[in-house]
Amino acid sequence: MDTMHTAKEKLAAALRDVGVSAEPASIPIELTEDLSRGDFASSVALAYSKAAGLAARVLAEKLAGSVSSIEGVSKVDIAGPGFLNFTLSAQLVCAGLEAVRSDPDAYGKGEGQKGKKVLFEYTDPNPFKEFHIGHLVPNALGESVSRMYEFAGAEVKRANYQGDVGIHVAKSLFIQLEKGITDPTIEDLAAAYPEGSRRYDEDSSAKKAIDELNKKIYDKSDDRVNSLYEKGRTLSLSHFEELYKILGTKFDYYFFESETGPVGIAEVRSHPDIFPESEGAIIFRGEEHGLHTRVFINKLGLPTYEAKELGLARLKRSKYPFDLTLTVTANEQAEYFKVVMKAMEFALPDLQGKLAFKTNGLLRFAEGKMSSRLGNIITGEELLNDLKEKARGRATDSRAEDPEMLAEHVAVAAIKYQILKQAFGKDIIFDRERALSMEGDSGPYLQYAYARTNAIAEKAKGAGVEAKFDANTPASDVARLLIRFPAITKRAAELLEPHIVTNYLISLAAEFNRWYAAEQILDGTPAAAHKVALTDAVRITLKNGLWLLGIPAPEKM
RNA sequence: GCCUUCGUAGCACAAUGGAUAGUGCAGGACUCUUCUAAGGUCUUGAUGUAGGUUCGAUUCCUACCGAAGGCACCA
Repeated sequence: MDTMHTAKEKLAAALRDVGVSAEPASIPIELTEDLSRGDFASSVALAYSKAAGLAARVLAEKLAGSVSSIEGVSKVDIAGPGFLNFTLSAQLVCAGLEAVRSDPDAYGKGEGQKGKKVLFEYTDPNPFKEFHIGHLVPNALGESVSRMYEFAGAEVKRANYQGDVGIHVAKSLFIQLEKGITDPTIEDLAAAYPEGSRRYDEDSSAKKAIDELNKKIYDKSDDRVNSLYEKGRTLSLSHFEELYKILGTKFDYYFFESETGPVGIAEVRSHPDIFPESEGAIIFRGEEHGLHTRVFINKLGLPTYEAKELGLARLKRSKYPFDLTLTVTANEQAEYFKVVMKAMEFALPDLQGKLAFKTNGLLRFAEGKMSSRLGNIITGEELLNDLKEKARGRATDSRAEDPEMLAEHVAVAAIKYQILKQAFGKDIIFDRERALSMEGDSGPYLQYAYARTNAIAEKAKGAGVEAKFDANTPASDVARLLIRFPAITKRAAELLEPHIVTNYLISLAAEFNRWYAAEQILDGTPAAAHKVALTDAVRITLKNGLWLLGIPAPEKM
């Protein structure tokens, strides 16, 4: 907000008058947690009281005088040990509200990342394995940060990197071959991998056969294997695509380990100085950099995950000349990624500073970690269907024109909200009952508030009430929260933290619901025009905010 | 053993070094002849332990206790 910037400059100048030099940028000013204290606050008097040789409250008194006449600030209070609390004028708040409605689609957009080319990589399920609920986490987070960057002015591309080769494929094909399957169905695939994985662990002859099959997959030497492989791969990928559609993700690029492997091997072999040989494998010695050693090419000459990651970086670069590529990957890969990133700094110096990763937590039940290897999995599809069914039951008296679609939208909101309400890397303790209950702090709560604003807008239209802000109406807490949205989206994008948006939206929706419960909006008086306009501003902000989270915003519920 | 991350009410999460540590569930008391009750009002309840830095520490530092992840050919 410009007002906050002006306040910083005035405070810095006032500090100079008492013999303290401070840059405007270093003046602490923050949005208040509690609106009863004002719109923003500064602890500047506490921070500089020692330097000024004055008691904090005395310094606060002196500084308050210098900022009391800022345009748009209606009052400055001194509170507690010496905080300066700023309250914005109704006129300024009203001007902020006008901005919401003058260009609804743009409200909350910024230019913080303007012109940057960014490639986000997330979701990364493996063909031949299930898309389990754990994949929903990076998908929800990755999609949201992609949208936040788009909102901040960046040119964003989305990428999905999938393991279409590797031992998991061999485990699946081994079972399919054993069963004589020639045209696998989704069900066949779902059953084959867990079974193959079990056999691999329990049966040494099966393990041997699977390892050999794995080599055949890489060198494509067996036609029957090739055919089954192609069919399974295609089937898996098209199945994933159905989910992405429901989840609201559209990828620009797909990368596969079958492509990154060869590129990675070539890259690794061309840098023998960086990647020496040891015990038959090609490695990177991370100890020299405070990390640990990782194998890039194993003794069979096959690329490991690490070499493939190197190849992936090259391929990404050739597809899209990014300024930054950010990979969303699981927490348990954080240590590997540090090593891979360090190795890339040496092997791919042109990409230095352009590679980043962020790790997400697990979606777990009370019983413990989900594992598709153990077979006790819940797929993303199953979870969505469960939530959908529950949502259908909830929707008594629904006004939705397409109840089936609404149930799906509510299901997506329920699961995504659970993921996006907390900080990026944290595990999501998935309580099925809680997610299913959809009460209170939830995605459906946000959707419901949004639907309500639409209902009011429609009713106002029917009643012939024209929405119009009145600058003389005292600024309500709803209005004061509304004008914070651009500051919220900016911060969320800078920190790559969707939960900042989530928490803001839930407080906005709660404040709106409180206001709605206390106020008759269409009250038949001239004041209705302002209230309808305010409701409309809430509608726009919730809509844009939900979009940032990748949560669908149904017009009617 | 070493490295990384994390310990906030009964549960799940917030708090860019600031004020009385917020929110939702769950528990207790209310609230639909009113624009959508998937709503609203009131209420009980927390910073793992011990030090340190600071005007001020959930936040930074040290130690301890506890949890998760990683430490050579899986991803």
